[in-house]
Amino acid sequence: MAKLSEKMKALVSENMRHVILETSERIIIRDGLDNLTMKQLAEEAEISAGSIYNYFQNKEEIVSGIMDRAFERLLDSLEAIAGRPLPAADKLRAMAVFMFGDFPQVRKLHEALMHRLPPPDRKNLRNRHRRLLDILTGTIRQGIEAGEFSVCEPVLAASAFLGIIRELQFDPGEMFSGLEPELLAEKAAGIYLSGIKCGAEP
Amino acid sequence: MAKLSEKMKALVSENMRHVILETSERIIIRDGLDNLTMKQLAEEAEISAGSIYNYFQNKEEIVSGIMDRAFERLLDSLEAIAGRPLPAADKLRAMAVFMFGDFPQVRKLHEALMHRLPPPDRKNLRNRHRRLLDILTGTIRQGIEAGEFSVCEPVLAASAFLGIIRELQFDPGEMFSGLEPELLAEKAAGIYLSGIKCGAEP
Amino acid sequence: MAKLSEKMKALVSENMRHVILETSERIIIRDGLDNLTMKQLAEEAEISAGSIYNYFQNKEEIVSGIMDRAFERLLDSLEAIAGRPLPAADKLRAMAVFMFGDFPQVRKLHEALMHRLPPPDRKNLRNRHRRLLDILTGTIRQGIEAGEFSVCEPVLAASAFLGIIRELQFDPGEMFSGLEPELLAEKAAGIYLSGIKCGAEP
Amino acid sequence: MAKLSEKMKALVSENMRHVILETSERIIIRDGLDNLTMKQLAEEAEISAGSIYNYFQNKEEIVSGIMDRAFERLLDSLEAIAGRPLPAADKLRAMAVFMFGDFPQVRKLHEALMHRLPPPDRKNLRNRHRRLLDILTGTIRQGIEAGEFSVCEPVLAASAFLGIIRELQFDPGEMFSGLEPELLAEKAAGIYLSGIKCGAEP
DNA sequence: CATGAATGAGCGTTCATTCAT
DNA sequence: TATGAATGAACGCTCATTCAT
Repeated sequence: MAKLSEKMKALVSENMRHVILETSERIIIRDGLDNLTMKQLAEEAEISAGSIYNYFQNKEEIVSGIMDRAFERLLDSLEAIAGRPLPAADKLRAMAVFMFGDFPQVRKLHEALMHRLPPPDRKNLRNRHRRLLDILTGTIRQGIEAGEFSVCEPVLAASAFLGIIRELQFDPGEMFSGLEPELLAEKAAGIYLSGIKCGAEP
Repeated sequence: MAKLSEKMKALVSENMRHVILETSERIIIRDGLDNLTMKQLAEEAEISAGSIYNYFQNKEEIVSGIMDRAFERLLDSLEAIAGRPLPAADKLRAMAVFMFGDFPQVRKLHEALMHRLPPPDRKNLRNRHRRLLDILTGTIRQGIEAGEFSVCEPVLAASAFLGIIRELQFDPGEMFSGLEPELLAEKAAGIYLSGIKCGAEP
Repeated sequence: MAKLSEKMKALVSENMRHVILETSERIIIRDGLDNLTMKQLAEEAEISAGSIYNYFQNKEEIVSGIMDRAFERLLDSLEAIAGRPLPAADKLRAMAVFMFGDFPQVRKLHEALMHRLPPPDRKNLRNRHRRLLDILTGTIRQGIEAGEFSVCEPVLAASAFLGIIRELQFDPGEMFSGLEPELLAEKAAGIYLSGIKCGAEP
Repeated sequence: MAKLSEKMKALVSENMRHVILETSERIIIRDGLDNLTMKQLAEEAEISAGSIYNYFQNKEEIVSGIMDRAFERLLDSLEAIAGRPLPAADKLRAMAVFMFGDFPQVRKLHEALMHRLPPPDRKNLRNRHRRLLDILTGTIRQGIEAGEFSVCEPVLAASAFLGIIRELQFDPGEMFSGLEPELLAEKAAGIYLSGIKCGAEP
């Protein structure tokens, strides 16, 4: 009986954390990190300001929590793609499609958070980013070993891939907002894989 | 006489704006945007806090001003490169080298500011970004017309180029901090131009 | 049957009050009054925060309760000494020794609480203090009647005695922290009894 | 001109510090340290809460400032008395009279603050207390050398003197509130100097 | 124009107390 | 009774902006 009650409480508690994180994420995406205040958060989450501190030590922990969730989702999905029995180029295409299509708000999150983390989070960011690069690097290495890709520096190539995706997602010039995500991803992958030079790698 | 005096005043005023912007930029690069306070700015610019408001409406206008200047410098330099009598690929390489080497602190500025602009600045950002893309797009078009580049979509290609540069500059995984800027630029341009696929563009 | 059950309940209840007071006292002595929070208290007393309110109206009542207990202990001990068949001077010496030696943490308690009582407690403090003075005054009167002490104003003399003890216990200059409590008590009593003037009471 | 203006500003600024300290002191004496809030202080000093921080780094600095002022006043006055060409016993009597008569609110201040200082202030307190003891100890030594006082331990004797004064000032039993300060001081000095024992120091 | 003290809304956070379970 | 999450007023403090001088 006690067990059941404890489980209930744990469930409720986990749900509260979830609600708080969801609400915070929504506010950040809508108004930017600077406009995420504990008061605003409490209001939108329909709890009191003090209650938040039953579930998170402080504001920073909430922001970190959001980053964690978003990254985990991203890494999980990419890892799943990396595990498929496909040629490396197809994996990269799939990853591009995924990043474009499934993460419209993660993009906004990254926009808002990526460049403004307090020092303790920076280290986390670096490590998570390395895990992301690892997945891409692995796929690129697979392509090289299979003779599919030219012998390049995989880490740098992985970063370049990421950069292309990010830039087209962020799209500060608002040039591509009309395009289908899938199409955009295809084109990005095309440029990345073939380069733009005529008769490259003859 | 009055005219001359007015010109003097305008000159002095412009100089004050310059000093304020320079100082703000230094603070942002050194301490981050969150640590740019009007008091700190006044102190380092050796004027009073109140005086700043004679030259700028508010803090936001200062931050916008910094973005403006940084962008203008960037665009001027890239336009100069674009105007040289060189093959398009060499121009892109030169642009990459320039962005990596000459703008280490502009990178910090972008990091700090790019993703945190209040709505009115967003529009400015879009327009400026489009001008940046225009320069790159023009160079890429030149390459296509010269038969140097394959027939691709130039705007998308320009964005991809930018994305690669930005990602390697930001380098959140801290993978490339040991490399020479020129070398990194060369490698980035190489990947961009040739792609990574074996036997691309057969 | 019901009576017995009620007694049980009263016993349990009294025990709970005891535990709460003990725990509060430990926290105050260890961390100071400002660090006695209901949460901390609940945790260390191994009950829930809400339960405390079944035994005490509010935090203030707890603090008062601690004062009460500490005072009662002090008064009981002093009364026991006062009841011994000894010369008055020896009683005072014994009281000094007792206060120095046996109540090191009561001293901390007094430090933390004595001067910070809310108005309702002030009255309690006054009455308790008078009881304390009564014991001392009685002993001093005994000394006077026995021809042991000079004819002085006993209440004032009792207060002076208390003041000497308190000052040496509190020792804000940290001048006596190395001395044995017994020795310090002896010296304090010596000064108190004989004064410092040469050839006093000619 | 500039000099004059600067002096004016320094004067105004010093006056503001004074007003803030006075007001804080009044609140502490009236309501206790716990009820000294920045808001309350601002209200009673008739300035805004933010303005306070133009004159003090933080609340702690204000409390320290109050302690400093009170102690300096006390030490200055006692030093002046110690410098008079009087027998030691008369100096001590004068000091007692001074402490009783001239510092009714310093007493309340000490009550409120003495036992609750944050660690950085504790050290200050210790040092100031030692200076206080130094003055008393010097006077007692003078008495010993002059053959006026018996050969006792001067530091301990000084502490005892202080303790008697403090206890009678604090007067938690409210036994002496009707007495004239001068009379009380006289009696306290009498007990201190002669002790209470019959035929002491024959 | 220059100054810098004054302002006061707003911040993140704490904690005694309440109350549905 | 026991629980512990929920509450919300209050805290110390910051800082963009204003304005009398």
